[in-house]
Amino acid sequence: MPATIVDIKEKTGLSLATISKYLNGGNVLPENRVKIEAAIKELHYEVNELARGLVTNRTRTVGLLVYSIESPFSGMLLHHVGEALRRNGYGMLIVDSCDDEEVERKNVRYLINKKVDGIIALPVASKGDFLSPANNAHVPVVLMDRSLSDAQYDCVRIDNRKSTYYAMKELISRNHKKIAVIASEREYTGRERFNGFMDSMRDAGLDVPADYQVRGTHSIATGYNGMKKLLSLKDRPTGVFMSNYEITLGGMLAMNESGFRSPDDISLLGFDDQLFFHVLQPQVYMVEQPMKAMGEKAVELLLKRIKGTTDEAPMEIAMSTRLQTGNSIKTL
Amino acid sequence: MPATIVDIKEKTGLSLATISKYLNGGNVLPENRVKIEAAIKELHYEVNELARGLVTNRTRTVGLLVYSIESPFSGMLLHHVGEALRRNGYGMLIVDSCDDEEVERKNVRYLINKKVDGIIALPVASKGDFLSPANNAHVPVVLMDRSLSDAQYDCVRIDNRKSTYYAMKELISRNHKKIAVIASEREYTGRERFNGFMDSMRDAGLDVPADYQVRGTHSIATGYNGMKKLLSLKDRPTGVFMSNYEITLGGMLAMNESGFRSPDDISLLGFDDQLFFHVLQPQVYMVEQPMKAMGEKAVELLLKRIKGTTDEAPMEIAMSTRLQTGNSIKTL
DNA sequence: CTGTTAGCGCTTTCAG
DNA sequence: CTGAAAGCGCTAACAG
Repeated sequence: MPATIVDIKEKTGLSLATISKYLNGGNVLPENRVKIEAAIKELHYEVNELARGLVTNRTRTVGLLVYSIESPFSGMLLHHVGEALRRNGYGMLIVDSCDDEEVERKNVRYLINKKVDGIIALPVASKGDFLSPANNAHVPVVLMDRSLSDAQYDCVRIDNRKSTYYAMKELISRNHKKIAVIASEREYTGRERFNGFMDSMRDAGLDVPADYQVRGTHSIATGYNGMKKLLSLKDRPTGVFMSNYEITLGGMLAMNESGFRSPDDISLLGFDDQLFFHVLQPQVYMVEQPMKAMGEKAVELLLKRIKGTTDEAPMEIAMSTRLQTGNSIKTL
Repeated sequence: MPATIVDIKEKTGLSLATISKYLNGGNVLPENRVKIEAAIKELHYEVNELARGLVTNRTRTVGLLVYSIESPFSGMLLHHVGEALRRNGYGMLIVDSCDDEEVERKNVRYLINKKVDGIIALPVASKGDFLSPANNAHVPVVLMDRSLSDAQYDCVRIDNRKSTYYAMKELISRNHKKIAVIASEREYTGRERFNGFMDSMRDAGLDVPADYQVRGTHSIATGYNGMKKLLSLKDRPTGVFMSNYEITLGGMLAMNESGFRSPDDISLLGFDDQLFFHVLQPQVYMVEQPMKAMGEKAVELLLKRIKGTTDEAPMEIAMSTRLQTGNSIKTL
């Protein structure tokens, strides 16, 4: 059995209150402080956060609900979120939804039952009802990367539609007319980026035939199959926009296998810059998200809600992106 | 305030014991079951795992101590570990050590204070003293990927030395004589792979001059700088072994920048296959680890320790790897 | 600054 | 099968 505060009490002859006070950074007579510290060391005492949390009703732990921990994109975000939380004295409880809405539902309950002080969510689902246990328990939620169509939470993300719109200018201004898109239609970001794509084409007066619009899930498979399909069209596009990391990866895979080369045969524009892509030849033009800033902002917003230092209405913060240039786009 | 078991008691007129029994899957009269379920739904009752853990002394939560959550390698491992735990009714509390031993120390205490039932560790440090809080608290630990030089824990990993040795045959049998290595020397895996490399060279009667031995940290920078250095040597190696994912990535980056091509100018052998590498031209020969099997095995071992269904001495399980073939090696 | 006491929400004897 | 009561380890009044 691990040592408890009672063991310290017996060892030092002090009262529980004094020891508790010491543990929480209160003022204690120097001689008592010494006694307590000696006892702690000797008994290998460690605070029981379960007991502490039970009485204080705070755990100083934030739940991170992430759609897939396998995704390098979420790994980066988690890293920055974790650092920001740590600086503020908070830990994070990460749960992996494995891209599965059912798992996600369970994970929310799990976090609530664990009494996290708040939740940062990168959701799988597009509708917010899975978060109702958090609402019932009055646990604040901040969304990241993906917004929800029917719910009001703080949300930190990029401006997907606009970012895509501007990035598309790179293709359009270089005289590409036949441009295809491979996008996820399951989550918010995919749909927004698709919309941004369509906006840019419409404003450029360009048509997008149905078989240039490949829609699927947020997955390597979607990118791979989509690109295969596009390359096999009689009337091949001269440019392709790929709407996220996994799809870009899958698209590149298919390109490599097919023997087509970029930018000679086809020009490419991707999303979610990761160092990995810098290894590729050609270097793909990439829309790059401000990961660190997003992580820090999400933490800032959540901590404000937790501490109740704000009663503002939930806000959507749309950060802007940077276009990482490459050599995957040919001027026609 | 969230509803408690006492609210359920008042709503149903039943006693705490009965409700608790229901919550834990015990037998309750059908009519009482109905009453309880109705009350739970109405009050949005959720179990307080803090209180439960305090009395049962079990949290059904396993701590995951990971050297860097940013690393795609750890992301994959976490995914498989998480699935295996979930199948067994356990959750996971992931903490990111950010490749920093001090953070790692704190993280161990954090996990202990949170009363995890066990820990799966992908450590930063090479020595095991940072785990002493776990020992003091009698919390079982299983290591993954990286072993510790001075401690006795179950460990699930690949046979780094042997895997490297065998993979190196691909270069050696194709008549490469001048082979360089870029390896991490900070952690266990890097050192073992370095040793395997040296073994293979020695057994082949090949010399490895000092400037062919690049050692550094487990990082992209090490791979990048290492490759740059190797490519600038007057007497360039014909083959290079890169000892992990990050180093391989960095090495490829430097290759691309330099204008040298593989396999024409230099043959490459890497470590830690990830889908990403399949996008590259050339496809690099890669040592591939059995991620899923490792994750499952680690969970199996840990749960045995937690449940006390074994009193065997700690064991090291070294799994074998597969060489993913590519076209990055030229026959001389 | 220190001590006493009540109680956080739950499980678990032990009776009935 | 159900109920009453004790107690897990800690904090938070409050009194001294």
